[in-house]
Amino acid sequence: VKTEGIRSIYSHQIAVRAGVSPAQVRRDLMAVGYSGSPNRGYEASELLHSIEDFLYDPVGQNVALVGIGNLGRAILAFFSSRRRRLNVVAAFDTDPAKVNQVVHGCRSYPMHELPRVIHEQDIRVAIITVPADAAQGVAEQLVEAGVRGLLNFAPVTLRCAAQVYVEHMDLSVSLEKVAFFARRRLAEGRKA
Amino acid sequence: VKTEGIRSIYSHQIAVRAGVSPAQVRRDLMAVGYSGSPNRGYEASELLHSIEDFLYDPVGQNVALVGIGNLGRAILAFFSSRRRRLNVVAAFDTDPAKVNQVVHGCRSYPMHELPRVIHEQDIRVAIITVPADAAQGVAEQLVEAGVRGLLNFAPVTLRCAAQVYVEHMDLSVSLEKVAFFARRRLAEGRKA
DNA sequence: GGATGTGAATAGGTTCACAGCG
DNA sequence: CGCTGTGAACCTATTCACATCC
Repeated sequence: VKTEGIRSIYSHQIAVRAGVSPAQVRRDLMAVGYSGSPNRGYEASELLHSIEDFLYDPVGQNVALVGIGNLGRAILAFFSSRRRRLNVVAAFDTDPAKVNQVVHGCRSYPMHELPRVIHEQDIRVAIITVPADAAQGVAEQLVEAGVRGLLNFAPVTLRCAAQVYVEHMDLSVSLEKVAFFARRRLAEGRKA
Repeated sequence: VKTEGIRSIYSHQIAVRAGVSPAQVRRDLMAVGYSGSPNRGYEASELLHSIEDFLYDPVGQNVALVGIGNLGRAILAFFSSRRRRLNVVAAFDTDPAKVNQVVHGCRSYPMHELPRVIHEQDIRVAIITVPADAAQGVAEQLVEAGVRGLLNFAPVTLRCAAQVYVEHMDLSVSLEKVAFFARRRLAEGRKA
């Protein structure tokens, strides 16, 4: 989202930028509850404000990360650069060599401090970047400590209580998906 | 997928492992074209074989990665460890200090060699881990060179020809999604 | 005229439910 | 009996189309 001197914007303009249909945009904006005017479209800053009200917690959320490997560190770096409503405020690892330091602006703790830190910082969202065989156990510890949303990078499907929202980001699966559909498009292209 | 001494398996067993419904499993297996027998279920190794035939290119695919930052390196490390059908065989970056070396088992090249390497290695899938403002340009270079599938980690929506399959992995968006639904579940939990 | 908001139609994907078979 | 394969019902999400307003 950018403020490039634009005051008002029409649904079809938003549509091409997001790569979706104008009807889609209008219906989604119905959901957030902001109405534009037919002659001027949507007033940009007010629209943004409405969307933010709809999406975000009034009080910024704290996030934890478990697993300070290559991927974990990359993600910490990614989020440390751009301050946003969601802040990764604590990282955990089993390796004693990796804990009690500051990694990309984020304090790291040993696993046994996880429940205490989660409670103290009121963390309800966590990122899992541990090896596959440790993921389910970590997830259970996090949920036990009060976390209600998980972003899982480990290549296993986590089994959690229904009240926990789990988003699975599997690099292998995604890449295979791309390879699969790319191959398919290539085949279609040939016969068309 | 694991070989833990299991010969045959029923759809509902697959279902709980994958966290989906048994009907879903059966319908998906229809698509790959493998039929189980009612009394024994699916014969594990044959099923795997059929799925692989359906999913994968007979000849292993080569993959390129553009953007050797923190995230790029983490992904290289991730794929170097586990040899699979998809191999990341080339990495690219604009930074002269990062090119012409071997990063996590993957050779790195300067950007201007991209078209040549893509052609020589017959690469049709690429991973984009460059900053947001460079992503669209990189995508165009890749497509121009013959790539037909993109896995994009940059926080921008890429605009590409229809014959190119683009998968967008946006860490920020995913994390916000988790935070949003976690909050929602929490609210539902309270009133229920 | 051109854009919005929205009911109605449509498409896509999931679940139901049952015939058939071992 | 219990499981598979699959037509049919169902539900969600997208798109169409049009009344409405500036």
